[in-house]
Amino acid sequence: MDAMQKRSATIQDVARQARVGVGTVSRVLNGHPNVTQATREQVLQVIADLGYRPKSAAVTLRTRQTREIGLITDEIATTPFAFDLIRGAQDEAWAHQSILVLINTSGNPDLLNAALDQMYDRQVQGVLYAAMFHQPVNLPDRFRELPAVLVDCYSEDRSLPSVVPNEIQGGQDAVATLLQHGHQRIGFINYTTGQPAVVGRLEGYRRALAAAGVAYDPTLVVQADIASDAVYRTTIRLMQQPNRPTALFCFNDRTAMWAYDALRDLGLRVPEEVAVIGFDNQELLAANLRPPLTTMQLPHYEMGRWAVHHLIAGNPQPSLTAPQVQLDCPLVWRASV
Amino acid sequence: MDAMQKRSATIQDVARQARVGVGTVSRVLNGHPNVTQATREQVLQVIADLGYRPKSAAVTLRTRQTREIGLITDEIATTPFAFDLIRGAQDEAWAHQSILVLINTSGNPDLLNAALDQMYDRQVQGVLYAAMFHQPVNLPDRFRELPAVLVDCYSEDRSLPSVVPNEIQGGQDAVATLLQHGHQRIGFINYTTGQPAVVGRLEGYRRALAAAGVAYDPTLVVQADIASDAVYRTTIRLMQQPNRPTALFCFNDRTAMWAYDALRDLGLRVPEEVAVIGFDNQELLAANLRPPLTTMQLPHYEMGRWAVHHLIAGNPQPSLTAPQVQLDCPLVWRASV
DNA sequence: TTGTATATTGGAATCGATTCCAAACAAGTT
DNA sequence: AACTTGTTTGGAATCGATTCCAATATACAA
Repeated sequence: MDAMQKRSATIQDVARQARVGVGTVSRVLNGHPNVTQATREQVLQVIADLGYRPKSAAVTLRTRQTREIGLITDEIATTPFAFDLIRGAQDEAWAHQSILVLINTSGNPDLLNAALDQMYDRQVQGVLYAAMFHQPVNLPDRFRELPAVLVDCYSEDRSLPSVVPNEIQGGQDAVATLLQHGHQRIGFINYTTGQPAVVGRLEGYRRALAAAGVAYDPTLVVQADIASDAVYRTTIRLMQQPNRPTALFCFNDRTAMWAYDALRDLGLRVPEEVAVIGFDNQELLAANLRPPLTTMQLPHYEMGRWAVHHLIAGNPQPSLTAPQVQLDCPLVWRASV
Repeated sequence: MDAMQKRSATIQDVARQARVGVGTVSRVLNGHPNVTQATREQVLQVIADLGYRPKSAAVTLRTRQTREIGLITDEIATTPFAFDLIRGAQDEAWAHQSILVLINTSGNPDLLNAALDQMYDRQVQGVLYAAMFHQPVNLPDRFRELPAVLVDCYSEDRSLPSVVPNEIQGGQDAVATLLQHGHQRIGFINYTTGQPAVVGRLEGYRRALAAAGVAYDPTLVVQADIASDAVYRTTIRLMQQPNRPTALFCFNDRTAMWAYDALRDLGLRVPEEVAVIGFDNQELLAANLRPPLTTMQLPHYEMGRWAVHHLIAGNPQPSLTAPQVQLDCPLVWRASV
């Protein structure tokens, strides 16, 4: 009507124009019973006419509930999967009419505290804490005062629910795939730290061999710094052994990238002479290598979804039996096996 | 005191315990003048004791202002720079005590509309709209009804403020660098579309040559699909021409990755026999190639910062003279030149 | 001392929703 | 007709902050 509709409509405006009380409008809005079809439609009509939408601040004030979820990330920036995790979380949140609120703490404890303050002030439904790679973390106790789920990390004492990749299954499936393709001597270029991915994937490697009745040969398992000449040199050495492997399981795609280089320099063709399988499925790398790299995918999207789902649907009491979930890493077929 | 402090403290609690009026507490909270040092300290003390923090819902309801900024992304997921942009935006927002609220629309117009609804309901200070690569976009008119800034994209009619990479400068500096290293015949492996990056970088290429007094040779400029055999074959062809270039400027790092392969297969060493420079600075690729790739960095972090800064500090009126900012792409030195 | 100007303070009104209670209404029984 | 019972409805109270106005305290000048 009037071109100058400065302030947006309130529930009062709707009530007045529909000639009903505010209570009735609220009932329509929230789908309560005990409203006759006639008045419901009438109110709905006015709502549409006015383009009325409830302001979330008022709703929150009254109900003490927000439709938002905090996502606190620790330096996740540097890893390219970050966004899959965020996407998974946001898709699931969206499905519950909720929205993500983001804070990156850059590994700074003060920022982490400030982030938690923010989350309290906003009365979020809960928070996710995501690490940049699968690892144990030590978080302030305040995390136990609101619903929280850890993603790609876990608290040492297991008191908080967490969701992480199933490293063992990933390693096992990777190696099983190689075994199925007739490889018996399978090299494993692992990373040097003791992080869960390192020990888990090794365990998977061993289990796959055991399941296939192939003896574990320690000379086929080496460790090297990722994405450095160390991988290159280690690969060369590994491939020049008398019992040279016919396949390589690489700790991750970056490792595989350097292994590729070594193999090329040795004149060994992938996959004809050596099969290679990676881990992480970093599209950018894996899909662009020649030949494209077969690899295990980290379930970042699914972890994000699971975490939000658990936050909203799960019971948020900080019990001692907080679920510690592991999600499988599926195989992504390309051309290196 | 009491172990059962169920409901968190309100401003009323603070006022009561400090034996002052709520108005006084509010004045202390918001740093207003006209409060004696004594009462201020007294109030501050009680606030600290109670661990009181204002609930943002109540503040927003009263002041009609939030401390949050919406970030709407279009399918940005697939690109690894996404997070730099987010980080830049969040760092700047944080500096203004604001927080980012995230929605990814996956390129779905309905979702985009729903996202805007959310932003309205939450009364955000403004929104950023980020595309996954530098491009013109066509956005619904609703974007003009609240403060908005476009990042890595721009509206055709230039009615909304935007910030994008300076493609021309990037191309020019890349080529100038090669020229400075004594290269005269510089091949340019461009992409096939008409997007701003393609035309901008070509323009930069020409300007650099012109500035150095080197004639433009169209046989040195080719186009190919990114990250495919097309780049490989094109590079082979380019390098087998009689006037073979001594340096290559690649449209992006993925292109450079495939060019590397072609050069290797031709037995040409980088950088000794052919210098290579890329674009984008995708750490994951550029830093891990052998030799590590010298490349131009896209200013995602800075674009994120600029956008938030403009939103908060800039004048948000939707004037016809919306600023269209271009940020420089700095050179990142590695070892391929 | 008294009056005026200025600095501090308390507290009611307000923002815009939900929720609860009592009033109004409808339907069914005796 | 009078009385239950159950369904719809209006509107006051509430959530927790800010803001404004009037009241009080203080400082300064005459």
